[in-house]
Amino acid sequence: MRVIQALRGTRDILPEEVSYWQLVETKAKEILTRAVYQEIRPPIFEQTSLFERGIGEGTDIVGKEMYTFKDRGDRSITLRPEGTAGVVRSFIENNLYAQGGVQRLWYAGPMFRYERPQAGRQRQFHQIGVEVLGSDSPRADVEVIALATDLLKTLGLKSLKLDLNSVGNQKDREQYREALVNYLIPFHNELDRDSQERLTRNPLRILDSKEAKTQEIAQNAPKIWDYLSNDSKKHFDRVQQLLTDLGIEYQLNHCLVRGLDYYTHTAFEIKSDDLGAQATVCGGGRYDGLVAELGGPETPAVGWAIGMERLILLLQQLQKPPIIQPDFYLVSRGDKAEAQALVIAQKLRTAGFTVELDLSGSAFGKQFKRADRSGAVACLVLGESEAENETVNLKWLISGEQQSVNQVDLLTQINLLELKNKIALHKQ
RNA sequence: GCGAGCGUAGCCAAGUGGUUAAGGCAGUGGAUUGUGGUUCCACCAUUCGCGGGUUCGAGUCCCGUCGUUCGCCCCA
Repeated sequence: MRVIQALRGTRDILPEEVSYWQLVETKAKEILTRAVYQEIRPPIFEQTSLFERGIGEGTDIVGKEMYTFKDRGDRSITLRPEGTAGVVRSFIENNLYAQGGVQRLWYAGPMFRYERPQAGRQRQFHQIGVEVLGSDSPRADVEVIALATDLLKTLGLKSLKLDLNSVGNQKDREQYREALVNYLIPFHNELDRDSQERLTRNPLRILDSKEAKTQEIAQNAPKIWDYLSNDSKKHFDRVQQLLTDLGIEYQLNHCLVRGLDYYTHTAFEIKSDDLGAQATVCGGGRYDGLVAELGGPETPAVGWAIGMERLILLLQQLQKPPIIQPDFYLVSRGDKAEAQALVIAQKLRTAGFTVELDLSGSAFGKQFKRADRSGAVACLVLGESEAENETVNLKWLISGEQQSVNQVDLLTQINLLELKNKIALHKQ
């Protein structure tokens, strides 16, 4: 029979890897909660028009990467390709702005884009993201950047680089776009083919082309910084100054252009050299126009998203996964003993111990071999004689030392404390 | 959507046209019918992703197909 495989671009996150995911999720939640960010869980699919309007019709995400289909009611549905649009929709629909002040939100979960998979890129991938809605202060930009760097640093990741840019407001960008096109037109024939096409469609994207020749041309292109309005410039300067005050290193990159239409002012990416072609671990920026664009009140906002798969690739290069090693491994043989072992396992677990029960019923020798491999601190042995006497043989696997313990005594408070201390000692 | 590489056991693999497809890890059973970490022995692919072709003969060469990896585009 033909085995059914996971679809292209999807994969199983197996137990060994899940421990990394849990580590990231735990740390992220800790750090974000300390900054009083609250979790929000919007749906995984939405009306297609949300993304068309929110992300921008001209973007590649909307143009060729969305998982869009008709449901049984003939509605056009799209699996979310990113998190911000859904959060903003929810913010508007639930009148979260009516609570006044600033909303600090975070989310985590799967996103979907129909692309060819490669290193650090899947069709179903996962992001953790934050959105701060309702503040136009540069301090909000810096707060979210600091949270991202804090999380990455806490996880032990080094040699990450923060790239920073400002794409100004709508007007700044229009003027800059014109200047850029004027600069590029004489070079038309020297540009790579993709960039030639982008000259009319999306000229800003030419700036971060990977073609060597195009890059060379881009390096000397007019910089957007010279086209920023006074307010935009002030915002950008303030962000830089605050980052410096916080001791967060960054480099200005006038070629950094983010792909989604909704970005304004601050744009940033955190990159790693250890990821192959898909180097960006975290991308984000300010999007002051999006809430209004989606029908809400004028609301400035800033946020980022971290690519979980990419982050975990880096983490795996750095450290071995934490493995669960049981406190006790329960070896038993014979109907009566096996029944008692089950009860003891249950009680020890209730008391807070980690207990692995051998289910094989095979020879003691085999069970001990498995006990050893499990990494358990101690073995509890129940055979026929123990079952008869209602005792259990406690064997410390490091020293080999054994003692017979009454089954009832094993579960009294005093002995439990003693056991916990001993186990703590053995684990050191 | 485009380009390149790769598909041999649960995993890592040798094999580059000639009888029965190395080896290692893991697994199972035994030496050891109630005591582990070492060791030793045995077992573990009627078949090399799938389909077709060339050939006396194909895991090996050719075509197609599917999968996968890396890259382009794009993005987290």
